[in-house]
Amino acid sequence: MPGRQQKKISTSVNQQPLADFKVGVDNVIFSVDTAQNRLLVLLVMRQQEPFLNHWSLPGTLVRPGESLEDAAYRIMAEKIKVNNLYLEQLYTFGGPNRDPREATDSYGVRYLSVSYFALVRFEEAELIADRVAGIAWYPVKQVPQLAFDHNEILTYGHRRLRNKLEYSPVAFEVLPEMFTLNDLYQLYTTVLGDNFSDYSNFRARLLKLGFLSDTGIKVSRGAGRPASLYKFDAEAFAPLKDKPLVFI
Amino acid sequence: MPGRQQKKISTSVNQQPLADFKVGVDNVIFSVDTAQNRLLVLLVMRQQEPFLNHWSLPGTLVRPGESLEDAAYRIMAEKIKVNNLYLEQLYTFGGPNRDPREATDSYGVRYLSVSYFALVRFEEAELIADRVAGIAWYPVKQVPQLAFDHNEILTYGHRRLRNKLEYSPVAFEVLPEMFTLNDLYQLYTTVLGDNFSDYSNFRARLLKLGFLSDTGIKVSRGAGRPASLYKFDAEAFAPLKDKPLVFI
DNA sequence: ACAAAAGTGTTCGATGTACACCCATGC
DNA sequence: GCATGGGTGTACATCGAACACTTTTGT
Repeated sequence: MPGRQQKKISTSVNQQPLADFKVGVDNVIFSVDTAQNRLLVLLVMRQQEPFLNHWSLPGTLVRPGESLEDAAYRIMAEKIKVNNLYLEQLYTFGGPNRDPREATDSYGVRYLSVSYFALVRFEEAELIADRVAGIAWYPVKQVPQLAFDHNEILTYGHRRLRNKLEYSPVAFEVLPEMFTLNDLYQLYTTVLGDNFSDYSNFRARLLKLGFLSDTGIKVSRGAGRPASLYKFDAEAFAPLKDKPLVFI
Repeated sequence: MPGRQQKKISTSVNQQPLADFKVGVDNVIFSVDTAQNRLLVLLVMRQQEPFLNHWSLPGTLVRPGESLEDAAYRIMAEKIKVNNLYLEQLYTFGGPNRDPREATDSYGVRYLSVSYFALVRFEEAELIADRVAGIAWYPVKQVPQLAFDHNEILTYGHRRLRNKLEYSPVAFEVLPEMFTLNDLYQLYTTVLGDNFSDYSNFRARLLKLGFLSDTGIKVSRGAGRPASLYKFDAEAFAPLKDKPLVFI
């Protein structure tokens, strides 16, 4: 019986060959320019075919021995210098014919993209320019037509960012260690749109959650009363982890 | 300048060859046995190496011309017959050395798993038994050690299921067309644990949302007052789509 | 003095929670 | 009649939305 089964399986395998894949990782890297209240995404100009001279998400093909997440971090390291970032896997796009190389390459090769989503601090992010104008922050509202299915990936990443902000403390991974409540509010406003909540309600809700500690240090920014600098208290947050939290 | 750049790129590509991948799809298929209040997951006994005779999630390698989602549906079709189901992509596991074949196969081949998460109706799901005892529903609380990293995938899928139930109407994709509010409550209780909400509050909240319509038909199940059968009204739900909804 | 930014408080309606209670059926 | 499951109602605390108001600074 087991022998007969073996045979049947190998027969069907022969009839239906497996596809060979190249696996790419594409990053949707967001940052928030709080000075200008803009949500930005990092784009690179492609230097090779296909889609030569088209803007695209920064990506790379995975190397032997390299995990997907390692590849995602490698892209980051090649394009920007940051200290703080948040990174998580987004989605895997793998339909046939999503990459024009599939048609021209040797028979049956497929290109699959595992996308990652990252949030970095704009003020500290330093772009590593390969060459002039090869890499740039684009306001998400003004991104041009991108290579491959990257517009779709970006849309997906944008939705994920909005959701993440609402129920997890990603914002603090991207703010400086000490920040004013207004810094935090601006970040939320920029990402979620400025009609998501009143400032004073936002403020009251966040403070009641109890994981923001007032350092007592005041900073003055132009006119107006100086603001307190707050810190994210990871220990106080720990018990709230995994619980449905609403920040909005 | 561009020429010099081209050269530099192709050099680094030669130094760092790309990995070749086989891409598999593994499904975490849940169903809820409302009669016994158990959450079940579908497992299959592996018929080949590696992990011969170990339980695993039903999976397959992707074929040429087949999309990832197509492959996920193909697994379903090979293992069970269902009319209603909910299916979505879960996560992609792709670290090196997650599959023992990587060590023995020709140099550099990697195995990557794109996992999908499915929910089917237990009462109508009909298992297609390859052979005796080759496929079975396991209570998620009693799953044995699985092949590969499938226990990890299952854990991930279980968490996704709980989240989905809370803020999206997946339950209705898996209930019969007409159901009592108690059927619905039992489903939630089984998946989320029975301390998630009081029945009468659950009931009131769901009805207030306005997308459950009372058919007027009554069913009696043993002793007690007969219950009304309700239908999910997709049109009434449409405006609520994409909005943060809480069912718990 | 006045504008600007930070921070506090108050009102009111909506929502969540924990119950107690009524209703219709089988046995 | 009474246990059983279905279904309704209520009381109370909490929460969110809107907005008025006070405090502290720069100019």
